[in-house]
Amino acid sequence: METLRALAEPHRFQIVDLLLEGPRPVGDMVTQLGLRQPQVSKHLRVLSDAGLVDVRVDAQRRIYALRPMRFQELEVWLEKYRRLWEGNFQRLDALLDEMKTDEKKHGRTKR
Amino acid sequence: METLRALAEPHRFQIVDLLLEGPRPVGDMVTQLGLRQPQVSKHLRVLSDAGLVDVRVDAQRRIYALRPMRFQELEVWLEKYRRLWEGNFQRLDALLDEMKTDEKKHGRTKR
DNA sequence: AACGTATATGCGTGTCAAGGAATATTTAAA
DNA sequence: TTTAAATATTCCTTGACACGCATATACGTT
Repeated sequence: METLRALAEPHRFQIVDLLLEGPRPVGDMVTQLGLRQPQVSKHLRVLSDAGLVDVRVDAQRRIYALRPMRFQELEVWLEKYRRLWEGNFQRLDALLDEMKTDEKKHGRTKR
Repeated sequence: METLRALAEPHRFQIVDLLLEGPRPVGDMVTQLGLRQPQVSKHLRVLSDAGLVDVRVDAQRRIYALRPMRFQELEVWLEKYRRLWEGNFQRLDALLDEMKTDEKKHGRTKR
């Protein structure tokens, strides 16, 4: 998922977390994050290509803001994993275990 | 977040999605994904180091299974972003806009 | 003990992407 | 129309890492 690749970079992760507080021009992020301007612009480019942010032009400044969709998609994907901690999972573990020991004890028990 | 870095790699993403169907030995994944065994082992190492999976030894085989915690953490993080699509957000956008035009029109309106 | 099976690890290589510095681009202001 | 401010882009270098191949390790079987 391209979303993950974009978010995996620590600085981009920071940028996104910053933008959660609201839309911001590039310069703001530069000072807040202590990065160099070109680097921030590049990261924003990646985030933009990944559909995580969009830009609004305001004179010389570009105001970047988060775009919900990709985050929403991420949550949808993650929902599949919720059953991991909502019990009744990993029961298959024991199941596979039985199948294996069965084979060992009586050889090919199935079919 | 290390979790994201681990998941960002496409093959590891596939592996995790495979493990969602239940714990599996390495060989299974090798055939299912069409990757070479050493590569799968390496990816599993990364996933393991990231806390996303754990191993259970079964004779020569190693049964890998998903570990809930990191996914849970990911969801907690993602929850902060839910307000993005649950309305009443990006209102700050307009707010900043006003501040800016205010300054232009009358200069320093605040304080 | 020897061999086979399943998995892990080490090493060399190529690729890709992040950082740095310089420069281009855009728009406002004088 | 020159200058300044804000941001984007280009080129270069370097480090990380995914892959392939070979090999090591662990365990079971004969």
